[in-house]
Amino acid sequence: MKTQPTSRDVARAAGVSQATVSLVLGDKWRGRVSERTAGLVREAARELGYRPNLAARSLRLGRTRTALLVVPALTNEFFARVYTGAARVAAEHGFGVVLYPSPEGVGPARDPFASASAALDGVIASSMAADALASIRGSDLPLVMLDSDPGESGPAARVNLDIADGIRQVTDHLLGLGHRRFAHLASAVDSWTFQVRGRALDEALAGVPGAEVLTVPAALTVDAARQAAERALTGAGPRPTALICDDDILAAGACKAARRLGLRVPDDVSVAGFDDLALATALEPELTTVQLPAERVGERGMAALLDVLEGREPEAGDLPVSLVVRGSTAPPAR
Amino acid sequence: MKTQPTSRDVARAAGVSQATVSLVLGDKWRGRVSERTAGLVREAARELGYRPNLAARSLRLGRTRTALLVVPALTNEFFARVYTGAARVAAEHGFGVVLYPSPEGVGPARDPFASASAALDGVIASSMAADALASIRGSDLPLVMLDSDPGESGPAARVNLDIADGIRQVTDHLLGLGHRRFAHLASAVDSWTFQVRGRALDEALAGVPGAEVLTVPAALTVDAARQAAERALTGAGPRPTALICDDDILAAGACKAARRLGLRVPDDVSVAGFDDLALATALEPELTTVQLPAERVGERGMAALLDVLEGREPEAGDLPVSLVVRGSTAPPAR
DNA sequence: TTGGATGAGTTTTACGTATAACGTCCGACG
DNA sequence: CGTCGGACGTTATACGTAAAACTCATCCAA
Repeated sequence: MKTQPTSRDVARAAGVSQATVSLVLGDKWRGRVSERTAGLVREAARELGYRPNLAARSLRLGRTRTALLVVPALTNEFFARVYTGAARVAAEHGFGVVLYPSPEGVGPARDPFASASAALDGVIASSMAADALASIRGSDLPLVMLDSDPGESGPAARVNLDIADGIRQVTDHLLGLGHRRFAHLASAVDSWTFQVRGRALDEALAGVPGAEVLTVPAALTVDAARQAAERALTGAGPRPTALICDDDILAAGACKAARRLGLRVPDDVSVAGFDDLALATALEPELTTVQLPAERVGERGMAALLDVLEGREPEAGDLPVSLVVRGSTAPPAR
Repeated sequence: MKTQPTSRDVARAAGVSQATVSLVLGDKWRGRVSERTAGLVREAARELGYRPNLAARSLRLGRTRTALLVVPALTNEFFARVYTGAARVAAEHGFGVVLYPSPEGVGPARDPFASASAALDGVIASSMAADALASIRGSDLPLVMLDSDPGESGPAARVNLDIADGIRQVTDHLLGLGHRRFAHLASAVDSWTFQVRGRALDEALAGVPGAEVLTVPAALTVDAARQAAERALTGAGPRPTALICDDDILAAGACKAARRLGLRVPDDVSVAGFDDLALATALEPELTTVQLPAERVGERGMAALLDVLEGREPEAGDLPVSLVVRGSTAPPAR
């Protein structure tokens, strides 16, 4: 358990002062230190395996190079991918990303900052983690919101997906195949990203003669979705010929429901998802779904936070999404 | 952007010295400070919204209350769950967990510590992330290994699943159904946890008359698994009647392969998975699989690290796993 | 010859916390 | 009456770093 060498140890080894070490290693020695001395310092640092003490640096600078990412659940592949993207960009800039332990994880957690064991420079939050937002707002930390209502004020920056366009693409695809009777398997979570889906669907169907849609909400699990979809497929009135799902997990439940009812996908009922998770190609038939650039969301989120921290203007504009047509959609049975 | 209050601000507000604040808030004031004064301090701290500066604390104490979790990929649900468990236990003890940005994430990353933006008190590492281990070993930080070879030396503690027993359970289940010709859809990743599966399978089949097994390796993606399974099901010799898969993702690929070849699961071929991911119940039929307590692995890992840090003996013994029989296995066609 | 200007460092200080070492006051005991 | 030991605090210091302020030559122009 030999203790880590400090900048003073390096200084001693190189025969200079601690300040010089700091200057050289901090890359701020343009005209202050000679090339030769700088070389000596770097040599000594490598020799000793010097690694700056980050606690000391943070204390001195008042910044921690750490961002908090608030997501509802990492076990949701989408958010795992968001994290991956954010962490990549962060690492490139010497930043770290810590996660807010989601409600499913730890108990009380009213205060994200109590649980964040690190001091923070900024926060990136998904609008799906609404419960944590109030306390974040109070902290006047730079805040980047992911996929959130552009109408709300507060965040320093916003990274949004063009969700409405995704729904438009799905709907056009299904309308093109000849579908008119839809069910909308909606997430029960009341968050902007899902509200938009509902509104966009209504808009896309408005003006299409004979088009109708039955909305069924469900929790974000396969089983809850299956039950909801069974209700939608067995309710009163003519059976919907296409199920538009807010999420691939819901779509998986929808497929299960269809099978259980003896309906074939896509022959008897078409199913469309949202997200393009790994799940989408694991199912048989593979899901027609809207592909979301999850890593890009994380990357843009972290980049926006860095922009805000350094006084730059964050990049604006929604991220595009694209429909991927696979085997779960087909013309309706005639 | 008002700056955070410091312990000195609290002291001023309470009319005491900074040291007293530190004593009271640090809960080490048994006979040193009067009940009344302690109350005043706590009041003032609440009033000002005082929050200790963690950088300063870390610098002073030389410990950071931060652990590094090294996993191959968070997008793998198993590891996302391991993280969740570890983070929960960590939070209960005022610790944080940072993740090693996996190779798929960031580029160079030879050195986990260069990318860890926080100073660390210890490391929890999955044996599946073998590439990162060398540099960790060099750092003489307390190391807890997850699901790793008990023969190897190095780690301060080890948290293992009883993988061999899981394979035994699957195999017994399938033998009981009457299967004799198996294919083993194995992970191409060369890590202890997968090696054990192979060995345990051989052991379980040794001595069973007529039992044979064909091993086919595949990368951990649905598509790679599908291709491998197609080879296994169409190769020379009699077709295997049961596929034992190292992972549910591989099992999903196996199911797809069967469908493509016009084989029904489980009527024509049985498929068994490993992990019990959400995927397992999303598929149709639902997967028979070995349920692994992923969160428990994370919890035990973090608990073991805390034990090591505080000089206690970490809890020993493998975590039990259990077979979940669902619809993807049945007696072989006769 | 004086007086900048420049190059090459060094000395010093502050960041906020935890804690060891040091004061006081007061009641009680010998 | 002295002094001894709690009870209740305070003062002082160290952790390792970054950077502002300072020193000290040397060189060049006026």
